[in-house]
Amino acid sequence: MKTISMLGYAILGLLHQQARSGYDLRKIFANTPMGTFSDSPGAIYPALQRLEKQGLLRGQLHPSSGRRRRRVFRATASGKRSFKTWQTKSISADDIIHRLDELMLRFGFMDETAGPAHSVRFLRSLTRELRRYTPSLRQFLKANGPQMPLSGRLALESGVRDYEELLRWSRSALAKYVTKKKGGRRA
Amino acid sequence: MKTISMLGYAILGLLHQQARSGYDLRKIFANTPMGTFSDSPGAIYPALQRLEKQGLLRGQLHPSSGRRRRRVFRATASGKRSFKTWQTKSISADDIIHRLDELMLRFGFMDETAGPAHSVRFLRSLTRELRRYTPSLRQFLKANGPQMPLSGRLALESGVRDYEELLRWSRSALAKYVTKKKGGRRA
DNA sequence: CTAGACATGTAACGCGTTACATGATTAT
DNA sequence: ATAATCATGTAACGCGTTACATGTCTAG
Repeated sequence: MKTISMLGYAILGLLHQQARSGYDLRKIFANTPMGTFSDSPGAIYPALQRLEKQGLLRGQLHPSSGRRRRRVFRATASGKRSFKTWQTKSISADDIIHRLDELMLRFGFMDETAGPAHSVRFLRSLTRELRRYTPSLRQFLKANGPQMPLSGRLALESGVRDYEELLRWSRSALAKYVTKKKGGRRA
Repeated sequence: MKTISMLGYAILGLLHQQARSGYDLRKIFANTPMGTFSDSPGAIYPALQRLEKQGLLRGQLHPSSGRRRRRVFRATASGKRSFKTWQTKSISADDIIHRLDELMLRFGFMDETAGPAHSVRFLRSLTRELRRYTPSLRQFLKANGPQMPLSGRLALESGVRDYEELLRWSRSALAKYVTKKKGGRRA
């Protein structure tokens, strides 16, 4: 199993939901909050080729309507497996510091591709790691802030707040799964 | 004037403060909240070479103590100019969506390298752009959330909260500059 | 004397960016 | 007609990742 880029996983996740063309993917990356990923043809078409070469997805020409050739891709069983493996692997301290985006991508598709039980496990683990890390950041700010220029201190404060807000989010998200499970209510 | 990577600007900002070696920079990226940047020698030494070739910084061998050779770099006048130009350019809608990290890096050094007046201008501009963008994201969530699976909706909610929290931060940061200016107090 | 911090570098590789190229279909 | 949208691709380039290479100085 080779390495897969973030863009590759984003594509795999979207194709897990339903079959789409390269152009469909580009539109999603261009027009929705998934827009952190590149919508450029120079990124997505080569990514599709790589994934296809690895057997993680398959594309077939869609001759529907008088349109120009249009290749529609869908994830293979192997692709779905790779995706789930990546998605459900344990959360490291380093993920919290350097790969928050990746964690969110993993979580975003989790109900659909791994099931709510995994989502709950993920959120519990995320909460635990954030409770460990966030105070150390706040601590760094308290220790070093006073000697820093205002803009530097504020920039750091922004980073700390991000993590604190994420922790609040993580707890509230977990609560939604739990109440749903216990009470059997819909959101 | 060639393009400079984010790592390049981070280095330029740090060398603006004081002269440092490649190893000093690596330690900063490894041990502080500036750790979003790579501390790997394969990233930082080539970056230093590029910046030096562009005349943005100069390194000199520091023979102090019996130590091994140690090259200490400082930003040139040209390097400081490039940095300030990048730092003080206007904030685009695209910056808000795709380059928040870059905006924070620009702001973090601003008091030192451009002056508090620029910091205030920056925060006003940032607040304005965030007030424009954030509601549209919240709107997207309201419109599309109901049809999304819970984990997807929550992941999106996390993104929206990030922006809302950033907006609150931006306003409170601005307030700190303004009260400081009016009251004439030191931090 | 040897492990670990100090200190600087190089080379292969992967992938995203930018720019270019091509062509069909639909709306004005 | 012609601009816009649909639709897919390629090639050069830059830079970060990973891994390797080398050597010094200090502490146990």
